[in-house]
Amino acid sequence: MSKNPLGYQNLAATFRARVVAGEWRIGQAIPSEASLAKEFGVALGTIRQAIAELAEDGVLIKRHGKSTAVSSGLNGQSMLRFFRYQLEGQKQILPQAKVLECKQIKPDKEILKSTGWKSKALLRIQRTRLIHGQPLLYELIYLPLPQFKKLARLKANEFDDLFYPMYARVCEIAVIKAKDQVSFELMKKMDAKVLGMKEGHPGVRVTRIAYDLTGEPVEYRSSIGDAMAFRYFAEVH
Amino acid sequence: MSKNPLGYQNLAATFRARVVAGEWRIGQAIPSEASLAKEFGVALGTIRQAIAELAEDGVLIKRHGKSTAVSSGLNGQSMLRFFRYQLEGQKQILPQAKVLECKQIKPDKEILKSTGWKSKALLRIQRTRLIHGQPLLYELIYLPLPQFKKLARLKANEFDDLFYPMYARVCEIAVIKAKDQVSFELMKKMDAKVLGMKEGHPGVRVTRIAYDLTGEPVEYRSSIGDAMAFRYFAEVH
DNA sequence: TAGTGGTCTAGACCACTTG
DNA sequence: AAGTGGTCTAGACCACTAC
Repeated sequence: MSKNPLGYQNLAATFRARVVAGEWRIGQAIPSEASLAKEFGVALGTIRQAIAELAEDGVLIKRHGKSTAVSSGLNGQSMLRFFRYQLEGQKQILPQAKVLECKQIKPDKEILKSTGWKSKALLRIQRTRLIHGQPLLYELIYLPLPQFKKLARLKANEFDDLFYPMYARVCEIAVIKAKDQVSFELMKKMDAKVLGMKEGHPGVRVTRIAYDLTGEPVEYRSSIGDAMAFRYFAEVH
Repeated sequence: MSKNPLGYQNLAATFRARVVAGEWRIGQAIPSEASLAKEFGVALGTIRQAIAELAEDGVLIKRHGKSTAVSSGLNGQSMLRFFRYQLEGQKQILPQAKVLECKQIKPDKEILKSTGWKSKALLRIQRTRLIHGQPLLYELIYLPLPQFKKLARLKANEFDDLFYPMYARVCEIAVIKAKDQVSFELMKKMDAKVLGMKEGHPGVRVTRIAYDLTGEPVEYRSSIGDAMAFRYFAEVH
């Protein structure tokens, strides 16, 4: 009945491993605290402490009265909220997305370096993000293969507007954390063309690396938009 | 012996109130968990849960083997880390600061609105942040009076390089959280002059509101620097 | 060695969600 | 009503820091 690892931190590691192994599937309930306490031969409080740690991390979601579940990841429109346009109207404006291209490419050295991926091939998705039909962001999204191979089959119009929930649904990969890097640059011809601006217009680039439940980087994203319309909010602790 | 509020959340609120009231001073140890349990007539675990909540918030700092203390606040060079220059050398470069002016001013409507301050007067400090003697950031820092009146007496060369620890030391105000807003603009004549650049050069502005232990805004800061040298890092959860 | 916080137990009862 | 997580108790023992 009882397993090796004692201590709530070891238990947390064990639980994390179950998530990684797919033994506990994303979006689904894990066993009750009482049954886990029995399984591992420890007190309820110890199980609760282990679960609390993973909940803090965003790996597990606790739901009072129901069950504790494995997170399906972020789902907010986490990129476009940084543009001023977003705030104007009273109503929630639904941002759209339009995939321009999705193709398999050879791995880019710079990307491999910053993500640590070992992939022999990447999927590169080019898309724009629009509000009221006007393109505001031009994005290049890189995904490692073979993890995301199911997306390679999709036609341009078959992609969801929100990618992270789509990753969860189609590829069983939950993005729960991301690191953004904001910098400024002058738009290149291609950027300007897609966004309907002049070459050399001030642009803001957000380079994002997104992480899954296991802490592994699973997406590299580079987005550019009009610097004049940009606003980024962040909290410092 | 026992006080009204039961439940760890009420206890946490009570403890927070003690910090606000100055009954528990910043940087100093609070009573041991055991003695608090006795004082409030609850179990140790309940006290621990209350303390954990405040520790999570950054209000209290737990120190295994020693005591739990009230936080003295952030102390990192939280603004200049966003510039590329910072990263070049192997050694830690010590950024400097130079106060240009410190004067009492009438409250600015925009600032009162975004902070909710009721102050009849503000302290405005103008300063630059430099590395290797070169000014990289031009900052305007607004502080509410009378809370910060002790700073009004200081001469320009008497200010510390790091303001947050100085607030804690001189005014007993601990900054534990801040919200930044990053945006892009073209430098005005004054900005450019201070930074040794041409008017109209691309600039990045970081507007920050900093909060103390009680969650009240205690500082409004507006910083501008060279957009081309700027990099902002943030984590998304 | 004394005092602090950290971990753990084995219960009890409460609050929320669902059938 | 049954099952889940949330709160609380009254202990025990461990691990770290200081003197």
